[in-house]
Amino acid sequence: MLKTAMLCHSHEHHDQCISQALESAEEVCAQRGVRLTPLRKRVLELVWQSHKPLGAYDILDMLSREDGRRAAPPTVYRGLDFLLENGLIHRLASLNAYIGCRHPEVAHVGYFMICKDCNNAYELAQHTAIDTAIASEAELMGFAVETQMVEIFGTCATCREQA
Amino acid sequence: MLKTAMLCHSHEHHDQCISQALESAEEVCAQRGVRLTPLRKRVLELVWQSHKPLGAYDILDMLSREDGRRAAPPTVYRGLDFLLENGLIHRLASLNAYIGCRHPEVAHVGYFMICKDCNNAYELAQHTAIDTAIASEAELMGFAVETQMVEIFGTCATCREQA
DNA sequence: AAGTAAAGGGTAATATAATAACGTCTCTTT
DNA sequence: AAAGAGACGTTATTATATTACCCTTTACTT
Repeated sequence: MLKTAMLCHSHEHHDQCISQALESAEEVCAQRGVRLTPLRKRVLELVWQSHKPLGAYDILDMLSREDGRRAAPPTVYRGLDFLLENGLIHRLASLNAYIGCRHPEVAHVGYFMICKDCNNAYELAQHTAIDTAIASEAELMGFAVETQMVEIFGTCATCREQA
Repeated sequence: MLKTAMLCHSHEHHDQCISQALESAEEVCAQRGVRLTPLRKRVLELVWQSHKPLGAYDILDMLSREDGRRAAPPTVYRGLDFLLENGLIHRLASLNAYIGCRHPEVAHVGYFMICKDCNNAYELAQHTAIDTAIASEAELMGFAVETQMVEIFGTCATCREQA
C-alpha cells in the first residue's frame, strides 16, 4: 500500500493508481446506488491521468480532443459535480482545479500539499495534527466548524532532492 | 485592544475599525515608501466597510455608484493587488473575496473562520496551533512550506447564541 | 410490453472573476 | 527640457462556472 505522502514516479506504478481509483469508484458507487456512467468515468480517468490538479477546461479540452468535437462546459461540470458529491475527487479552491481522491469510501475534506515545482498535490492523511489544531482553535472562539480548506504550497521532497 | 476573535457589533465601534485600519495603512505605506493613492485608499475603505469578505466586482459596483460612471475591472484589481502586496488585505480563495487585515505591519498569511450565517470572517492570530501542526506535517513529508491557506467554515459564537 | 417519471446529457447563452495591451498623465531624476 | 517610472483610464479578452431549455436514455410501474 502506498503511503499518502508518496506519489508514484513510474508509469507502471501510475497505471496502478488509475486502476485502483476506478475500482474504488465502481465499488463506492455500487454501494451507494449511484451510477458511474461512461461520461463520469471518463472524467474521473482524466483527472487521474496524473497527480497534478487539473482545471475543468483542461478536462474539457481532453474530452473534446478524444471525441473530435467541442464538448461544452456543463458536460464536464456535471461529471465533476457528481464526482465531488461522491468524494471521488476533491476541488482545490486556490487553483480552481480538481484532483482524484484515494479514499472515497469515507467522506472527508482533503488537506493538500502542492509542489510549485512539479505541481503534484499530495493529500494528507485524515486525523492529522492539523485537524486537532483547527478543532482547538475553533473551540477557543466558540466557532462550530462545518468544513475547512487547507492548501499548503511549497516544494516536495522529491523536487528538493533534485535541486 | 480588540481580541482577534471578536468583531465589532456597533456602528461607533466599526468606525473605529475603519479609522484604525486607514491609520495603520498610512503608516505602513509611509514606512515602505509606497504610495497609498486616493484610489487605493478608497478600495481599502470599501473593503473595511464590514467584516464580511467582499468580491472584486462588489467593490467595482460601489466605486461605480460613488462616481456615477462605470469603473472597469482593472481599476479595482490594481487597487486590490497593491493592498495584497502590502499586506493591507487578504484574499480568501474559497470565496474569491477580499478582507481587511488588522496587522499589516508584519507580513503573514491569514487563517480565517468564516461564519455561514453572518458571513463575517474572523482572522486568527498568528503562531497558533495550526501553524505548528502544518509545520510538523510538512516536516514528516519533507515538504518545504512557502505559504498556505486555511479557511474554516461554520457558525460563529455570536450566531450560535442567537440560534 | 407499454406508459411514465427520473436521470443523464447536448447546446446556447450568460454570469462571474481576472488579465492583457495600450495610451495618457504626472511625477521624479538627470 | 528630456528620459524614465509609476499610476490609472479604457477596450478587449481570457478563464471559470452556471442557467435554461430540450431531447434521449434508463428504470420503474402497471
